[in-house]
Amino acid sequence: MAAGRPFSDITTFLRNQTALPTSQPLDSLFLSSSTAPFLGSRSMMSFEGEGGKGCNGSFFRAFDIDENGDECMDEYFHQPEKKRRLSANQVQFLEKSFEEENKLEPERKTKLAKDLGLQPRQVAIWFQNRRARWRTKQLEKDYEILHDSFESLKANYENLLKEKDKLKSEVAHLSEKVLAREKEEEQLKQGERGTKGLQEQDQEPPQRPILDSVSEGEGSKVSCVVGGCKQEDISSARSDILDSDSPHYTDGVHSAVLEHGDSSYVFEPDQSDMSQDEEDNLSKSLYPSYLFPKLEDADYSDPTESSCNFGFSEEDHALWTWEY
DNA sequence: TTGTGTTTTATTGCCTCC
DNA sequence: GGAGGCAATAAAACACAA
Repeated sequence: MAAGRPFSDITTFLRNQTALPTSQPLDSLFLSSSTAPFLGSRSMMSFEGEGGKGCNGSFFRAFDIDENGDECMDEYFHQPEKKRRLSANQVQFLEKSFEEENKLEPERKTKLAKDLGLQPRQVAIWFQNRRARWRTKQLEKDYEILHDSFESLKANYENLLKEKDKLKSEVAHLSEKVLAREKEEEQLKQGERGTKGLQEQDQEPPQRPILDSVSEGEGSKVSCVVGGCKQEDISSARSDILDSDSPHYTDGVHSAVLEHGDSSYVFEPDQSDMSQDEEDNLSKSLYPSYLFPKLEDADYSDPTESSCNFGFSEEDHALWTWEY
């Protein structure tokens, strides 16, 4: 290390001057210097390098202890080597200086040492240790900030989870309602058909498609785009529906009237020419997207929901996609 | 008084920069 | 290669409870 080693030439000089044995620490010479402004009762543990230029004020003032007589000298010489803490004033002064700038340029170091009656190396060490303490504190602060941020994000996340669950149950509730309504309508229509069937048993069965009756019921002609094909375009084939081999629409019950804003959508698809995919697309095109979330939007955290059915059973989902 | 934990001062070895 | 910074560490000083 470049920093001076303890007990350089000046110490040898002192030992010679004071007849101090080599085993006796030199700092004992500098205890209780009443004349040093910041020296207090405990400064300077050792003399070190700085090229033997450690002749600051305190050095010579401390050396004045010789004036106190042999008694005192004896006391000093027989004190064991001890670390000396800086006085409160010295620490205060250094703290102030540290606040201004936590790096220590050589000039400032020399000046501080001179002002405080310390070795420049002591000042340097004090700054080094002070920087280490500052870094530790800084780490603690950073940790606090990160921890608070984490807690906040966690709370936010938990709120979102709650909201998600709430919305989920809402969707389930609404879908149940829709299904119940569907069943109700189905039963109603079946009842009507039963009555009509009895009445018209002797008469020629009507070839009138259900779609017409529904449309008339709405009191207007419905122009509806289904799968890119206008309702009028497919109406020519609708008379076949009742005779179709399709197991889904033979009774006409599943013709649906869907309210969507101001528009009434009447849909009675002829799916006989459609592939399964097309059927799926058709089904989905008639429903709000939230009922058919994209696969990548699905939450797979719950394995029971891996089919992305938003709480509907597989059967329910199949029913929906096929019935409409 | 003593044991123990914390703080402060100082050392050591390594690294980077000029 | 010297100067200075830093992390790790030692050890003295200090605080405090039992």
